[in-house]
Amino acid sequence: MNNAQIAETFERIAGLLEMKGEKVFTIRAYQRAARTIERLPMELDAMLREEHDLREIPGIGKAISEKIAEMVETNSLIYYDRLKAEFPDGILDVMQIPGLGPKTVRRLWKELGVTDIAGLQAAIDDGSLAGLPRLGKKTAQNIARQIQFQRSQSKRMPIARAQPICDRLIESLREQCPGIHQIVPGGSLRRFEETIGDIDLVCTADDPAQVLNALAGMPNVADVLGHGDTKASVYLSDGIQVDLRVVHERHFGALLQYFSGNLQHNILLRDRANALNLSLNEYGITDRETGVIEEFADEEALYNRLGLQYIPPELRQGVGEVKAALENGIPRLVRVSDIRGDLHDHSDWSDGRDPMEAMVLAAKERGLQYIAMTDHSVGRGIANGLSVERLERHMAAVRRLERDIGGIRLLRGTEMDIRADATLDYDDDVLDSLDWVIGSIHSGMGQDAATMTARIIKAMHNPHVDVIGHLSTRLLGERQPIEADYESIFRAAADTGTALEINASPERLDLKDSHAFRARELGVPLVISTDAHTTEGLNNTRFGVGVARRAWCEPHNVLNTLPFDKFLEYLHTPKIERTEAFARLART
DNA sequence: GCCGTTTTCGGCCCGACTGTTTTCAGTCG
Repeated sequence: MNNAQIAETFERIAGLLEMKGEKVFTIRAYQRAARTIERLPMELDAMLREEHDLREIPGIGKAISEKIAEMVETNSLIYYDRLKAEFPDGILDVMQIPGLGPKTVRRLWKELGVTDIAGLQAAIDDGSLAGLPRLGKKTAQNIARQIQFQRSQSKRMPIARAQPICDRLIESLREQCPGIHQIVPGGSLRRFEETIGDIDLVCTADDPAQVLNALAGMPNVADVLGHGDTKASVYLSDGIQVDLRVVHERHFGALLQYFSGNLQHNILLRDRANALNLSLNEYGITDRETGVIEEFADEEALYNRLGLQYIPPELRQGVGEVKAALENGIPRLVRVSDIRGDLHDHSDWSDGRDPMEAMVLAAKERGLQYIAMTDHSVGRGIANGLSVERLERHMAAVRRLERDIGGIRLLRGTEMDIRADATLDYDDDVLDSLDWVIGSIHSGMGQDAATMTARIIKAMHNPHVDVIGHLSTRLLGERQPIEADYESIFRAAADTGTALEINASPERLDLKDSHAFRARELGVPLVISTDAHTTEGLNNTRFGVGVARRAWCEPHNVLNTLPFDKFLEYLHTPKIERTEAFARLART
């Protein structure tokens, strides 16, 4: 079983235990373990093979580590099977409906025989749900509404889709409410998660009610879920939930912190407050002895008051950042302004939209020192891939442009297919004439893990393949990642001196955060590239930087933060020595 | 179920909102 499946099992166990009425702390322990395992940078079965003690992972103790071992060994879990047998099959689906929690679902099951969504709908339709004590007509209506929404709603959306929606929302609220002081996104958007469940907005204003009313009254609001004195929740017509919280200016720091989460991070922070005999909430920090409330206009002061370094939102995942902040161990994360070059770019020579010249000028305009023109190799017939003859003309064109435009260095590159049989799309002598070679998987994505792993590692052993592009080949919400032994691939990357790309294209974000984290730990040089197919595509660097920041990357972990002369020095180093060379170059 | 520079037992984040209630339980984030 892989980490995702193990996490899913613990999540389901937690749900079933909730319905059983188990102690809330037991439930929370399973939920916490599930979240932790989801974000683990290394596969649990690999960790067990290498005899790691899983109990060193925060939130995993004796009972849960034993269950993990059982799942890895036997592909099943007796405890879970027994638990599952106590409940009807569809019951967890019923609990997924917003507004329905374990208590209510259990009652519906025991008292009305509701065991799935269809049964739930029937109980609403025949009025039996509304007839139960402490439930009523309004509750029945709300549940019916939620069932409808769940049917029409796509689940989490890629961050690149949420971002512009959020920007427009903020703009519109500002226009309507001049009394707004600050309004910024919180939640998963601010943490730069790859997908966003809902949009959280944090606001300070003279007249909170005005802002809340403005949101509730927007023309694209399909439904108001809640509307109180300080917060409102709505569904937009495209199925996205928006939560808005408005408080007084002096609470802004505490509120923004609270609303940026994630849940586990906030719990750890409040634990920390407790240890200092303080209490933390979204209004400030209360001294438990005196009852005096300290308020914070910005987040940094709040973290400092708890004896912690400021923790950037991308790191707030509840996986060791609070401990690190306590020990002054929060890294100086890489920023967009650290990126000196873009090493994966297409033009209309292959499947890009814009001419090479436009791409280079756009890169120069954005202040980049260098850019690699990496049009597709011949195997990508559908993408107008370059034959060897066209590649030669392509290289000459790159040379010419570099001379004509000036002020920016160009690399003669390729994004070359690693074919399904693990051979490469150009011969070695062709590759030898190029400055920068990306090896990418574009076909045979359904291969089994062993075949795929061997295929990628074989490409890494070629002395001319500088980097592997979009390793997992996933498309967010559209295409699953390839099956592979990622741990072995990361180690092979470090051993062979092959860099790994963080593809910043918003539909990819590949490597993903936890993979980038693990690759960084192993010293693999990481490259943040846009894979731009248009001049506007060059603006996507920030999405790749977001992934790198979530992976705790500092500038010296990212190859294309190097100035051009050092980057050339890297390229001139024999591949096998590059991992070490990079560590040296990046720190001097 | 996990965890410990005050603990191996006794704690475990905290407040807003809703609906159905006359004071609060359930759910959510």
